[in-house]
Amino acid sequence: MSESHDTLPDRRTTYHHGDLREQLLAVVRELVEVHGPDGFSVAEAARRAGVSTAAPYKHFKDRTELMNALVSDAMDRLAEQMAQGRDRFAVGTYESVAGIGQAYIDFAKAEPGVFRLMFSLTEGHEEDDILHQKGNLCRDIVDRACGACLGAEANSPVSMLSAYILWTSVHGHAFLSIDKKNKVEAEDLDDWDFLMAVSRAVLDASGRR
Amino acid sequence: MSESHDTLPDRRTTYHHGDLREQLLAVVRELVEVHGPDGFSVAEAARRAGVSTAAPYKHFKDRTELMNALVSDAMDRLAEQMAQGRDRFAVGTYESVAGIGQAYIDFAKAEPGVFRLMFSLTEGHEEDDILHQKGNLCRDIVDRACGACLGAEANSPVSMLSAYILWTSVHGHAFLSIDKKNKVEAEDLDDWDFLMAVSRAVLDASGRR
DNA sequence: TGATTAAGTTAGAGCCTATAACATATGTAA
DNA sequence: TTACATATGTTATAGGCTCTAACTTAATCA
Repeated sequence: MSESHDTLPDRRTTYHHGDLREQLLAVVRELVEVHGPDGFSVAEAARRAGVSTAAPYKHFKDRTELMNALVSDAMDRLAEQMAQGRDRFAVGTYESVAGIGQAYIDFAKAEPGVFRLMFSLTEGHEEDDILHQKGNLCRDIVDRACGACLGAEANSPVSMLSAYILWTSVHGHAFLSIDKKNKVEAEDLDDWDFLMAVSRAVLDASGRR
Repeated sequence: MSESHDTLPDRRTTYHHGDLREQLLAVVRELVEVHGPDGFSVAEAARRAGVSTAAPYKHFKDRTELMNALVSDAMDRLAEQMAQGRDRFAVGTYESVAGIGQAYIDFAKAEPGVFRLMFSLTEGHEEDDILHQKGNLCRDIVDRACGACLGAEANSPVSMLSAYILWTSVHGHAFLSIDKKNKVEAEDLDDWDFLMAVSRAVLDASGRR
């Protein structure tokens, strides 16, 4: 078994790899998780994929473009998991909001390297538009869930503010969790307890009854 | 004027620089702000300080140690500014809590590169203990302010939870702000409005009257 | 089949990190 | 004051990385 998508592939017998682009992404994903968001090199990825160090440049213009592709893919998965987290509960409940947050946090914990990478892209402004777009897609999921909770249109100021506070809070929690800056809390404070507490606090303050 | 602490120093006439360590930190701080958290090199910093590319290694074991020194210094400044932000208002008020947050956000916006760097250190576990310690110092400021607000001891579970939610929220807001992931909000939502809203929501939910 | 293009290869320029070996100040102790 | 030890510079260099150029092999399609 194993021919593509493997980290340490069988020695290639064909001249052409067949699936190099995807395999590079998989390898880099792994490197990023093991060595941190900047702990990969194009050269190392190529080596692990069993090709020359120049080969990746046939698929990605430069290191940044490779990174962006990885992040873009991750955004898609994150959005999908957020939607799934929401759908585990009835529309308009605190739980549906907390469920989105749980998916967000789960993602961050499952792929901390990639997660960090997603929020550390300041250069490479080419694909940035696409990334922003995908980021906004995630935001929309939160906005709409809050709107449903508050019985307001998703775009009403009050639900936008709620959504933003929730978003920042969950984002902050996710980041601090993987940074282990919350060592104390990690033992004491369950994610779900945190999420329900913050969901209740914010949504109640925004007028939920 | 200008002999040390300058980015483009006068051509040195003495063999010894006299203040290289500090000047390297200043130069790197600038590079990080201009080119992002990883947009500096030891070599470039040395060049700008007017010394050979090997000179920095007399002051810092490696690139990571230089970075850590920069972050350590930044932590000190952040803690001080948070305390100042708190002291602009009476003890136990919403405003004193929001003031801490404002200082946090101001710092992030004033030095986004350094701020990002502070939360992207996963390797280099040597100085990490010191950094963690300094991070906890910041946390304590928030904890105590929340405790004062709630009339509880700073370490009571309820005030710890409030403090944590506030912390995550403000941290998240700061990060999203500098990532410009909140383009929409940046125009619509004033930092102070955000801070007061979240302070009220969280502290009221924790039993403040 | 033959031409075009996609996807590999090797070679190498130029940058970076980090170390070694050497040079020059500075400070301390006799 | 002199002499040694130490701190802080220097040059030179090894080895890694990014990315390009020029070339080669395979796949496609007219």
